This record gives sequence, C-alpha cells and structure tokens, in this order.
Amino acid sequence: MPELPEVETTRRGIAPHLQDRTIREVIVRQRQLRWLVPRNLNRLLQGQTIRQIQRRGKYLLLGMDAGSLILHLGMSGSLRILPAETPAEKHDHLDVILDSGQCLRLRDPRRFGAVLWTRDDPLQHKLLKTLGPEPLSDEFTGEYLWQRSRGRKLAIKSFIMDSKIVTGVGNIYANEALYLAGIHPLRAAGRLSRARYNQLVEAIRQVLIAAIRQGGTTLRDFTASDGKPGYFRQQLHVYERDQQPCDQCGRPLHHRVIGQRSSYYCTHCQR
DNA sequence: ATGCGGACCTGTTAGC
DNA sequence: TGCTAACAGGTCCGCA
Repeated sequence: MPELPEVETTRRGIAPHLQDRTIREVIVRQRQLRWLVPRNLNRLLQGQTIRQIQRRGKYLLLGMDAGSLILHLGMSGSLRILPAETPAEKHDHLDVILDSGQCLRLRDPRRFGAVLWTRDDPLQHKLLKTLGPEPLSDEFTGEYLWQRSRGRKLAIKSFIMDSKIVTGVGNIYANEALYLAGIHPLRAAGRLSRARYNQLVEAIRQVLIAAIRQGGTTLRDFTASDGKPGYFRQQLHVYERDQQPCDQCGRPLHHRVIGQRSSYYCTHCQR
C-alpha cells in the first residue's frame, strides 16, 4: 500500500497525538508479521515517553529514551489514532495505548509490515543502514543517480525502485515519475545521460511532493490516520490506466510487467 | 557484484 | 451463483 507519500501522510497525522505522550500499555495480537514482533514489547515500551516521530524511507521511527520502535507498513498496513477502548477488528495486530486515553493501532491484513525494537540508533539498524538517500534531500541529485547507474543493465524502473539506490519510490510513483520525465521504464539504467537523470530526479521530487500535498494516493484501502483517503489518485497519469489515452499525445497507454511489478507507460512519449 | 525469481499473506475482483 | 486464478501500494533472500 504505502509508498513514501502515504507514510509521510501517516507520520504527519499521528505525530501530534504521540509527541511527548507516555505509553501506558502495548497489546500485541499477532506476532507473525514480516518479522516476528518482539514478545516483550509491552515490557520494553511501558512507561516510555515518545520523544520523536520520524520517517526514513518507508519506515516510521518512534524515538524514546530506551530505544526506538521501528514500524513498516508493508503493502497493506495502516496506522490510526483511536480511543483506546475502540474494539479491535480483524487484522488489528498492535495497539500502543497512550496516557491520553488514545491508542495507536496498526492494521495490516497481508502482514508484510514490521514492528521492530532497537536500543541503538535506528538508522544503524540492519534494515535501515543500507538505504539510499531520501529522494527529497539534497543528496539525491541527477549526478548521484548517474554515477550509481554506470554499468548497470537493469531497467531504469527497477533501478529507481531499489531502496539501496533511493528510498521511498514505490511502484505507483516510479511509473508516474518516468512518465513525467519522458523515460521508457525498460531503458537500461546505465544508458541514460546525466541530463536525463537530472530530469528524472526533478520528476521524482515533483510527484512525491505533489502526492504528499494531496495526502497520498488511495487506490483501494489507504487511509490516513484520521481515516480519510488520499486524493492524489486523480492526478495519476499512467498508473492503472492501461489502454486509456495518454494525456500528452492521446495514444493508448501500455501495460506490462517489469521486475514482477505492473508497469504503465506511453511508448510515444517515453523513450 | 549484479539481476532475477521466489517467498511471505490475505482480500478483492475478473473470468469461466 | 460459485469456484479458481490473478493481482494488489514492499522488499528480503538465495541462487545463478
């Protein structure tokens, strides 16, 4: 489900409710997520005060004095703020109950998400330390992508979806950014010029910023922490638009699987 | 090192 | 109407 804009929308939604709150209790109903949720999570978190609510790529980090809770929403995860007494429904795997009487509730039907704990700097955690730069940071430039792509033969779409190259760009926004940049998703990463990488970086930035502004994209079930959907879907040019006319040239859009992910593009406007 | 395919899991929808 | 297959926003891991 969530790519960077949806995770950022979630972060912004939950942060005001979590900031400086103390954890009363943690209830784990399902430990079998992407990785086994620590058994002693309640013991670790009880009494801890949440100092920071940060995002790194698609990970959310809740910083406390004793360590950090690392959350990932996988394909189908969502976080909401609810009154603690709200009955849990199917797939509600985790509650973090706060001294405010509210609770942070994780729902994740497919269970590809993750709940991890670390005492150390979460950015040095095994799963986070190899992540590439944030796409909205100054480190992420056309020159950087061009350098990293030399000699690489994989499709540009797969390249920009590699979290070690750049983190947070998922399937929707990879499709959209390549469309905006006029780059064919199958083009070999190593065979794009600096100039075209500059365009691609701008396109990625632009699409992510616009999506965050709209509260993310709701295709099926994404909702922000307050239950509201994202409105960026209306601005998607290619995603899930197979056979529909290209907004630029009117020719029908194409669909095919690239790197096991559904890909949409215009063969006329993207080269 | 690189690139590919499989694996994890449930829900929804398209097709017969 | 009902069963089955395909597909869905992620990403780690093992193998060639």
